[in-house]
Amino acid sequence: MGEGLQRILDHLRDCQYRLTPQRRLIVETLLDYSQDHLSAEDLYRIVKRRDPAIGLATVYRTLDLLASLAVLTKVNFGDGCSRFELSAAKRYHHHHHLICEACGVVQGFDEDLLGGLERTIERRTGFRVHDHEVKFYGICHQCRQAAEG
Amino acid sequence: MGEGLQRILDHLRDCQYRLTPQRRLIVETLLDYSQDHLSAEDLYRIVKRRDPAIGLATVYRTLDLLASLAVLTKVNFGDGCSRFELSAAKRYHHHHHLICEACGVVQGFDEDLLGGLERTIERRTGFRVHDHEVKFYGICHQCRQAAEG
DNA sequence: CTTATCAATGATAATCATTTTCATTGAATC
DNA sequence: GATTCAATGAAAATGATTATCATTGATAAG
Ligand SMILES: [Mn+2]
Ligand SMILES: [Mn+2]
Ligand SMILES: [Zn+2]
Ligand SMILES: [Zn+2]
Repeated sequence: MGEGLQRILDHLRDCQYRLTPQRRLIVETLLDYSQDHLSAEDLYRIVKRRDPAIGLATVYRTLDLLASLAVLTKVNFGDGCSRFELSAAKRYHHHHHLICEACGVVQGFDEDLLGGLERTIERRTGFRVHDHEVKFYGICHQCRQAAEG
Repeated sequence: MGEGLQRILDHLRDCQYRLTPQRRLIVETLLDYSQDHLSAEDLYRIVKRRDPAIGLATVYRTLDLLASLAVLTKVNFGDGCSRFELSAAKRYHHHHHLICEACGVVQGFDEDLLGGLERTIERRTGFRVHDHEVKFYGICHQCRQAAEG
């Protein structure tokens, strides 16, 4: 439990940032909700239950800070706000997102399988790929079954 | 020249939308700037030169309309506003975007080469893929050369 | 354990992209 | 040419995010 938490808090301290209770609470909550894609507002609502005095601005600032440290990744699903998720370990690229056009559910897909494409891009264009962000739009398994077939 | 323009205007009329001079001007301009990724504000500024009376709300409304008809695709490069580009023909998926982390340039990459990955996703998760949105982050050819090589 | 420092916080106001409202205009139809 | 109602432009409203600023408190020195 303290595993990932400790690593992140250490990272903050190593970068000279202060370990405030608000930051600790926010990081703990992000780990608790590591399967979700929380917006600042989502996170604020959750975190407020444990610290009713916390400010929305602090949530925004902390999310920005963690994203700047690459602890978090900011993602945009086109619903009018930024969402955040824990980043993959340094040597992995970010997982893909499968977005159901029927029910809106977002699921992750872990294998990236893009090495070949990235090498092709580099060969043909000279563009050196560092990372990618991939979204697939379609119909999830549940919705396909619900639609009979 | 009237080629793509006429097809889009016909599409509007077929869907019972009125062919106003504002819509015609906006579509013409989008075709003129088909290599770019214009924001509503960008487009407004350009279009205002030919019709100083045009309103920003009309630009927003027309972009929404064209996106709802799949004439345009809305893309988000994380710079605080939505951007638009002409959609690929119906049977093609959208092209990929290569985004340079050094100079910010966005270039397209046309072959999608994701058929295999999409089949793998469908096989393993039951998710039926209709389309994708793919961004690669890295360093463009120019910037790599500028950085010595 | 104090004390001093200055980063961090919370409340609030400000920004900025986008949307809504509403009176007026004009494209399409007959 | 007259009718109708979708489309427009100006302006206000909205909503996410950011900036401001007085106050607080984490951290490090004494
Ligand atoms: Mn995810
Ligand atoms: Mn493009
Ligand atoms: Zn679904
Ligand atoms: Zn570059």
